Amino acid sequence: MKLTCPITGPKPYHHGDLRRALLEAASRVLERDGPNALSLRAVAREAGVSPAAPYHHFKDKSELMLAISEEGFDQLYNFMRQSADPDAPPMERVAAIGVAYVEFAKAHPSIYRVMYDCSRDLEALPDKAHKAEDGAFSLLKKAMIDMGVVGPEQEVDLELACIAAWCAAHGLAEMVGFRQFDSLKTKMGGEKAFLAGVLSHLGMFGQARKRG
Amino acid sequence: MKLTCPITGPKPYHHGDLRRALLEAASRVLERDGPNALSLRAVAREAGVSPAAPYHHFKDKSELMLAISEEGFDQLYNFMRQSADPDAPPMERVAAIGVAYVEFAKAHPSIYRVMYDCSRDLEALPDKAHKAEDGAFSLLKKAMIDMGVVGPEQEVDLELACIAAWCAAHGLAEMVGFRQFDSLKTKMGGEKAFLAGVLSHLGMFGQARKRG
DNA sequence: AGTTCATCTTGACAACGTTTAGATTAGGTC
DNA sequence: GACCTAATCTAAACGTTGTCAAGATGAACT
Repeated sequence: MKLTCPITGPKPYHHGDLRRALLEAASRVLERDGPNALSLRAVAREAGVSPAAPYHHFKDKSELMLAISEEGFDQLYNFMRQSADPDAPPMERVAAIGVAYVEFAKAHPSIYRVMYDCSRDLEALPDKAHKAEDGAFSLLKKAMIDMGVVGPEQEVDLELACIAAWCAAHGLAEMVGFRQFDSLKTKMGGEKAFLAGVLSHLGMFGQARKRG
Repeated sequence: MKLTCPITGPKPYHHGDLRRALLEAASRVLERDGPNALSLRAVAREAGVSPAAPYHHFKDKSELMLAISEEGFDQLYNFMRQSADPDAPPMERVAAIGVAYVEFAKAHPSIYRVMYDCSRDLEALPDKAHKAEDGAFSLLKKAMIDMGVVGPEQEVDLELACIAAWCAAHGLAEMVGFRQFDSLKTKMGGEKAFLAGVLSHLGMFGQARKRG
C-alpha cells in the first residue's frame, strides 16, 4: 500500500518515514497514557505497524527512548532560549532560564521522566554519551559568563557553577514533580511564590534574585 | 517442610518470616544485578519460593518496591545522623549532612534509584504518602534550626530552606550518579574537591562552607 | 525486466506481573 | 488428640512485554 501524506508529501520508503512516525506516536502515547505505558509494542500499535517494525529503525527499546529523550532536550533547549530575553540583564536571564527549566519539567512531566530515565541508564558511560543535554547546558554557560559572577579566566569555577545550577534546577523539578507541598503553597499564596522562595535559597538563582 | 533457621530461630508461619526474607532477597538482587533486574519473580527466586508467594505479603510489585524504598530511607537517615557530629558547630553539621546524602547515593546507587523511582510513581499523591523521607527530612530541619540562618519564627522560610537543600543534594546525587565529569575532576585534583566545589555554589551548603 | 536490498509482517520465544484453584500446615476449639 | 478455620505457599494459566528468525513486499537501480 502506498501512503502519501497530503501534508508532508510522498515518503522515501515504501511505508513512509516510519522513524519519524514512531517518534510522534511515542509522543502521543506518552501524553495520553504516561511514561509507564510507553512500551515498544504500544508505540508500534499507535503507529499502525507490527511489533517488530521498529527494529529496522532502532537497535532496541533503549535506543528509541534515547531518541525521544534527545527530542525532549531539544524542546527544553528551545524553551529555555525563548524564556531568556537576550536584552534583559544577565542575572535576570539566568534566573529566567532556571524558572523555564522547572516549568518545562512541570508542563511535560512524562517527557522529562523519559529524558532522565535515559540519563540514568547511561550511568557510568563516558560524558560524550550524554550529548543530548549539551545544547541546553551551553546556553546556561553562556548566560553565566555574561552574568560575570565567575570571571572567564576561571573556567573551572564556571563549569562548577553551571553544574551546580543544573543540579539545583533538576532537584527542584523532580521535587515539585512528585510532592505537592500544598499547605506550604497556600501559606505562601500560590505556586509562583513558592517556586521563587525555594529558588531564592538555591545558589546562583538566589544570587540573581537578591541582586536583580 | 519446617525450616527453622539456626540463627533467627523458628519462624512464626510455616515457611518462616517470608516478608523479611523477601526484602533481604531483594536487597541481594539489587546489589548483584542492578535495579533493572529487580523483578518480583527474581526476588521470589532468590528467596526460594514460588512466583506467587510474595502476593501474600505485598499487594503488588509496587508495594514491594515501596517497602524496599522505606528501608533505604531508613538507612539514609541513619547514615546522615552518624555523619553529623552533634558536638560540631551547626554549619559544619549541615554541610556534613549534605555530603553524607550524596555519598550514600553514590555508595548505594541501586537502592537510591529504587527510592526515587517509588517517589516518582507516588506522583500527584498527597504529601502523607511520602512518609519514608520524613525521618531524614526532619533531621535536616533540626540541623537547620540550630544553624540559625533562618529564625525559628519564620517557619515558612525554614521549610523553604530545607526543601531547597534537599533539592540541591538530590540534584547533585543524581548528576554524579550518571555523569563522570572526569576531566573536571582530574583538573581539580580528585572527586572530593569536585564535590566540595559544586556544593560551595549550592545554597545553604555554600553558606555553610563560606562561613565555616 | 530482473536483481538487490531495505523494509515490514508473521510467528515464535522467554520473561514478566498477576490471578485462580488447590495443596499444606499453624493455631485455636472441642 | 482430633477437627476446623484461616493463613500461607504451589501449580498452572493468562495477557503483556522485548526480541529474534524467516518470509513477504516493494523501491531503486541496472
